[in-house]
Amino acid sequence: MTPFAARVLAVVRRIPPGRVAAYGDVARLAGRPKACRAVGNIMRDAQEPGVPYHRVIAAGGRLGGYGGNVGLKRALLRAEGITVTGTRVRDFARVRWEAARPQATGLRRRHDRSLKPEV
DNA sequence: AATCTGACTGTTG
DNA sequence: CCAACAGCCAGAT
Repeated sequence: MTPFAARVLAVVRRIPPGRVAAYGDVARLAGRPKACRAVGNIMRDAQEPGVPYHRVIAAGGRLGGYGGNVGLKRALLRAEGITVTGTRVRDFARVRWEAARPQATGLRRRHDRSLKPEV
């Protein structure tokens, strides 16, 4: 377990049920804004139990991968109330984890940095 | 130290 | 929407 990997897992663990985060989001929260690709590698190799890896998706609400079992990823997300159409998460902007956004009503201005989760 | 890999991303055509 | 590219980065060889 490398230091960066540990930070990444710590971030992923904080994603609440019913919410998702993009690889890039996780990278940013873990302190390496451009390490989205590295995050993917870590997700793939990680073995830690109790980590909601399925809540980490690709940019734009695309599903991304899941160790070759995207079907399971989709099922897990749906089980949390997230609607997945094909390989896309519907209303990505609303279920995207920008913690502390009180309720994802979509009525707030996007790109609000004051309510981001702590890093 | 050099290379290779890919659960990625953004741009371009 | 899709494919091709280029950029990027931690980790494994």
